[in-house]
Amino acid sequence: MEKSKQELIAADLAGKIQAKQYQAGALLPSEQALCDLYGTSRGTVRKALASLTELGLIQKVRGKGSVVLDHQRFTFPLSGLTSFQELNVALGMAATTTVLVNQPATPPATFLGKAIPAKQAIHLTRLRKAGGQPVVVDDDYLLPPVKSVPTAAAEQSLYRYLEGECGLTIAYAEKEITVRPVDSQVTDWLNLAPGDLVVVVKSLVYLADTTLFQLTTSYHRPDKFRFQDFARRQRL
Amino acid sequence: MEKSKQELIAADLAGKIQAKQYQAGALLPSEQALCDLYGTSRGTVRKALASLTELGLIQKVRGKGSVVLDHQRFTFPLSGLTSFQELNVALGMAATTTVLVNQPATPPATFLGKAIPAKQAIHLTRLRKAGGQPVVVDDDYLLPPVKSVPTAAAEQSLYRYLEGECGLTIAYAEKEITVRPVDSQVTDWLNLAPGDLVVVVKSLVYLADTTLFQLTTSYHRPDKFRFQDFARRQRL
DNA sequence: GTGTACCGCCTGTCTATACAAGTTGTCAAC
DNA sequence: GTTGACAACTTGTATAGACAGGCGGTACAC
Repeated sequence: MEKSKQELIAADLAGKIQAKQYQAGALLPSEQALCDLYGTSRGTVRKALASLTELGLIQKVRGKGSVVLDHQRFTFPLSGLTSFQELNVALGMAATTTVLVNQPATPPATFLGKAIPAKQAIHLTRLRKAGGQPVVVDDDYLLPPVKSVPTAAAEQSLYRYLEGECGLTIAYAEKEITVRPVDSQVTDWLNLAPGDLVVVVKSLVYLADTTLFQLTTSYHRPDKFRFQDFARRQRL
Repeated sequence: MEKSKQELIAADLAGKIQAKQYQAGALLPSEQALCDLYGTSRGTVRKALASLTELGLIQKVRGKGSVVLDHQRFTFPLSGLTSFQELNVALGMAATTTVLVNQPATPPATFLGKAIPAKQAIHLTRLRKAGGQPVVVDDDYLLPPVKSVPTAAAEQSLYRYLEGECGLTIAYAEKEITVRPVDSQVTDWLNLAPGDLVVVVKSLVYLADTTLFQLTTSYHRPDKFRFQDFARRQRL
């Protein structure tokens, strides 16, 4: 629970923006005013504002202040590493998860062009439905230190289990989105015909100590797929 | 040209990582060592490292140091707001751009669920080919302060023209990726059949002062589409 | 040999201060 | 009225110092 001041300030401001306490298009209080408000130094306030900037909640304009952006976060933040179940909670969707496979297996030798260590892994396949319709098939390999996953946890929130019970810190991921003809097995699950296209999202997920930890291949029905992103211009 | 020290340090380190001078998996010099090396304070070095962390070039591990990640940036960084032409240069692809439309027009009233001001805009449609094959159709509306775009600039790098000649500072964008049946007009350009699916990327691009400035709809041939992303876990 | 306590090195957080640089409004000069 | 200089705001950059907390090796005690 012990969060840093910068995180507390960032969370508080983010909450107030979400609650429209600070309106889109308006300015946040100045950095000096926030220092007085929270009783901290300017450096700390600035770090909080920097994380809001990165999230796309505000835009800082030199000489003016921090403009609150009108950013709908209530869509599919595939960027940002949010799990399917966390999305359901956030969006209030009526979604269900069925575990199709949950057993030890060896992961593929290569994935997204990287060599994968041939350690024993947990193979997890899950079918996601929304409004009764199949929408996504998730195919995961979980590497050590994960030893096994209770099916109940896989049906609820896998990430909450891993971060909460197992004490893992998930840090970052590389993702790739492509569109391909559907694979025979996935055809049935997603209720598609052979030759139809599916959206394939592959990701490599890493822990805070840079350990590779999860390989995921997600098959989405193209008519149900939607990816939203917020991006800042890179100047390096 | 006057760049800040943090930017210079970040650029220098990024270059050395790209040039394998710092190997993937190895540690960067410690913050203190970098302070000595660049003759700056620790705060400055830390800001440079923070931007590398955000880009996915390094991962900081407390008590150890900054681990260099093995991150291939030489793919389609749709996240990150890089233009088609910048990509060509970076990847050395043999690509051409043909301007199909370049004339004043009024933009659509709504786009990505947002109301668009009914100002006069420049309507730009461009066909992108790679290896002789049509790959992407870009459909842009450029809002004021842009008044007109030389066709030559649209065929080269639109962003270089806007940021260089016009002095605009492009800051951030909201994007959406979906898959839809192809529109009749786009069918011909991309060499597809009616009823085929295309990947549609819509984006709203904003300047540093939060002015909306560009609406883009990109139609990609599904077999040529690939989107790569680096994402960090959000904890707010 | 086997712990265990410690120490040195590393990053994370926070503070305080100074100056540069952009924006906006005011007020005086013309 | 228009212009221009200025002052009072804002954020951006850089500095230096202090302490907390995680990691890893060493050396000591048993």
